[in-house]
Amino acid sequence: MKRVTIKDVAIEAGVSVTTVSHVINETRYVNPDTKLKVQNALEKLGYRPNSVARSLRMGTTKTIGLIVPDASNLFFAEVARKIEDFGYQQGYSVILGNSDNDSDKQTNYINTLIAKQVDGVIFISAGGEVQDLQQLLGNNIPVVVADRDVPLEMVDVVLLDNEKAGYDATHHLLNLGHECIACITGPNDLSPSMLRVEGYRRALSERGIAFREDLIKAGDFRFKSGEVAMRELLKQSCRPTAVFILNDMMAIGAMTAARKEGLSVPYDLSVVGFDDIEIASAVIPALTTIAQPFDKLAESATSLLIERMKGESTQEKKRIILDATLVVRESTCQRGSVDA
Amino acid sequence: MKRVTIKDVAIEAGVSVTTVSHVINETRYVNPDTKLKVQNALEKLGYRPNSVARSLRMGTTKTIGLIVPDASNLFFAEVARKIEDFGYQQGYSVILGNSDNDSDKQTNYINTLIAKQVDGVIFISAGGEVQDLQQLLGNNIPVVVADRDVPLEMVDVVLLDNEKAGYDATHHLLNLGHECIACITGPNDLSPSMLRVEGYRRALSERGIAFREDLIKAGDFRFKSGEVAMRELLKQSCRPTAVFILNDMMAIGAMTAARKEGLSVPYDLSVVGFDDIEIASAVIPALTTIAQPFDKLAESATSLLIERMKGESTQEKKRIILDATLVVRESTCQRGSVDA
DNA sequence: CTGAAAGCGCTTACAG
DNA sequence: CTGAAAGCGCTTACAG
Repeated sequence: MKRVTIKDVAIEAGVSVTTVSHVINETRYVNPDTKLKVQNALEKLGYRPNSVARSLRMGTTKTIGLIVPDASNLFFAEVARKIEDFGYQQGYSVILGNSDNDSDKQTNYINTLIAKQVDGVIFISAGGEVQDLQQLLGNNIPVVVADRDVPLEMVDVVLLDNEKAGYDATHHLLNLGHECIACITGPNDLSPSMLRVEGYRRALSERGIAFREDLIKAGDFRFKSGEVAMRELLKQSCRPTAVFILNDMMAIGAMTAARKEGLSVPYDLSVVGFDDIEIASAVIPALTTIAQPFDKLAESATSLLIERMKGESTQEKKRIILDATLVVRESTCQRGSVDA
Repeated sequence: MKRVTIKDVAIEAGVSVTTVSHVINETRYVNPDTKLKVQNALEKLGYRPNSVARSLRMGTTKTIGLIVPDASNLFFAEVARKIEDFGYQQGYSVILGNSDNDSDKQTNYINTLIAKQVDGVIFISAGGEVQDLQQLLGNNIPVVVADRDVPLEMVDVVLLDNEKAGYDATHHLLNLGHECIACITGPNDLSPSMLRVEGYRRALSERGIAFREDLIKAGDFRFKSGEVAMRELLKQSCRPTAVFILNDMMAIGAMTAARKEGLSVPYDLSVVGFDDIEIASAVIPALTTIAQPFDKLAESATSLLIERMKGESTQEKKRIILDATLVVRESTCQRGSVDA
């Protein structure tokens, strides 16, 4: 059972491969009778195009590479899924790679993507390594960096306004009368984490509240680390009355820890999360959080990349900064409120 | 800045492309001096292999297609991620497609995968459609069906023993003295859901407990639907004292609903979930659940597929059935127990 | 020990 | 209105 090629179709239809190609792609006028013959042959033989051959010839694969740190993290899963969606709508397939926050693995993936001649790459950094991006750029492969900034000028980026989001979250807590506000961060080398903390500091300093190192604990964006960090915070002599946590998974972990210590959220402890993953609204108490515009992030990144791949856009690089929005639910309340 | 090809390297090194190809792939002996010249040229020009050309020539793309219903569902995200992992270890890239439980989209993806000449496909069905698989098979592309069974004989499958898992979950509840046990299912046309319910029925009937239609509610595996289903169940005249819920997300939703109704889990209501996603152990009370062997599922599917792609295995199709294990935590207790 | 050449399955500039 | 042929970048059977 050999593959049927355009040549087989040509023979069957009694025309040239040129003509077959043109009727398949509707790329030049073909006499209706001839066309019909070709279509019948196509049908009869069950012809299937071979994109590999097409790609080799055309120099384009209609494929984009997507590198994420870990697609089993709900945030990235959601983003990856949307990117896949938008790409699909535009006729692109996506090759997915999990870098596992491991820069060797990331380098490997990039090399594979270059070898496979992807038309473009959407890149969520595993941190540090900029050479990988330069490899891509050096091979004329457009790149859009999403979510995590990289120290590289000549690349398009789509980011959240993390500083502002951190400020907003903290501001909300300050407005509720809290003064001793802790913060559970992500890994310190990631730009989103750093910037959210900067926003937190700005909000505090605006109110003349001193920044306290002992109220900051770093997690790794996973559930467990939120639990652990919270437990440590609750050991402090001066217990915080509120905590800003840089993603929802850790926030849920932190709420669990608080409850285990006999604290009631929000009455003893107000909690603000980050991301607004589906479960945030469902947990008890429903989580006050900063909603990330997943869709917009994915869509902006994808359409920006597609623009670049088409070579339509100008030379200068774009920085798209998206806004997050505070969603107030039940996990925060006025300091000193009492359970009804 | 033109791409550098094997030909450029050959000229630079003063040898034939044949030789260059052989040193790159280490596929025949080359005189050390010649080899060195080639390696230097490779280095100097910054040669990068072009897999597309290689694929066309070799008839293999080192790429596998993965179709999942929805990669933003934590279960599939986890499985997809592991498959990607194992594939990577074996030198395969994965093209990911979300079928969205939409059979048209699924068909589209399959067509793309065929056109892109993937070496194999791992397929988690969006339900119903078998023609898609036949297309694949008809094009000599090996397929492994995972998680959800399909009504097709001649294909490899890797499944969970869902009937037994359903039985075990229910049996656990029966042993705790429960008799009025509800069940929140997934969509009725999915084999895992159906089979788990069958196990549930078998356990009941073994104890001589009649199956009651009104204790069964269908959800869609999402958080929200668990909440809704639970609310409905609690309206029943005879309230269930226990409920078996076919995935953890719905179980968490159901616990939320129960708590909103003023019920305490597990004292008023025992809950058993399914999947054992990370958050199951973290929720309060920690969820008793059926742990799926994600890793094994992904690994079995991937290695079975790789076997097939290598043409190593025999003609006869394999059915791999994996065991799930009950993990008892805090959401279930003896019927009639009272909070300490 | 090495090379010339065919061929994988397409698209497309050129010619008529 | 249509076709012959080159060429995309590789691998490899064949020959020496």
